[in-house]
Amino acid sequence: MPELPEVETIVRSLRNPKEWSAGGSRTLREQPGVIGRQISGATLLWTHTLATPKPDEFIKQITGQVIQNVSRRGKFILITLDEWVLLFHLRMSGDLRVEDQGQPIQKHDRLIIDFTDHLRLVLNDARKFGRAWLVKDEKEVLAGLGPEPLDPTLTGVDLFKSWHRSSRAIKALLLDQGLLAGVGNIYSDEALFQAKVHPLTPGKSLTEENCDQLLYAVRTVLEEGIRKNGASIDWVYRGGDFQNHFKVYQRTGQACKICGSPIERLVIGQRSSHFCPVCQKAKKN
DNA sequence: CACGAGACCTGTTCGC
DNA sequence: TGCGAACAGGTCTCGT
Repeated sequence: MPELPEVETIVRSLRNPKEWSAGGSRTLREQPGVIGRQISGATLLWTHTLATPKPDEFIKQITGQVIQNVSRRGKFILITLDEWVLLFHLRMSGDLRVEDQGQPIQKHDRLIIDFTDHLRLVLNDARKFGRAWLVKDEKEVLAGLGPEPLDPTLTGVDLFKSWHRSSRAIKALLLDQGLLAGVGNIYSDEALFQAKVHPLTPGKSLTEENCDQLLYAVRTVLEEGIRKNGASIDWVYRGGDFQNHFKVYQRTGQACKICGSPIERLVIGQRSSHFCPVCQKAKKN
């Protein structure tokens, strides 16, 4: 599921006001925030969900901790505790919700973190790819991540430098979290369309101007995604609206919104890639 | 070292 | 209607 805008939306919802009630002011995802709450215990329902440490250590270390902050790095969610950092990666189908402890456990719930009040934080993840880490220093998990696309100090020249020696398709380079953190399959397709770059274009044939335009396009689509609370496709992620504004993603065979040509689909780096064959001209090397 | 295929999982949709 | 194949927001690991 989640790429940067969906993760950002979840992070913002976890920072909602601590006190929240149905019918109150409209908040993201209509659930209370978690900052300031104290953890009373945890239940691991699928062992593999916890990357580190071992379950008994995890429960011992997390119990009694108070949540100080919630933030995002790439597609990771960081929950800063008094002495530890709890990180989540939702991968394809993960989601986090905050609810009353009286609610029934749902199918695919994998990890439950109870608070000392009546609430709990639940990781639900149908495909079991999602992971949680409890570490002293987030660098243990985040080392190797590329820059944040929305960091204003990042420039097109920086991207040019990290791409221009590669023969890999730009589509695959955009998905490489070690080069740029947070872009996934939806937003890479949408950004390539906006920048009018063919997804198969090798990194080494992109000019600095191309990279400037691509960075601008990536930022534009990510920001629009955030404004629309992310994209909700199928049954996985709730509450987003960006799926109603896709220009190419999952529009195979439909008319390009610019030129009317049918959108095409290719598999690049084992991911489907949607593009307009006319607006995004294949670039010769 | 760089790159691509396979693995990890379950659920939904599509084609015959 | 049934059944298998294809596909799904991601990232590791392994082989070439």
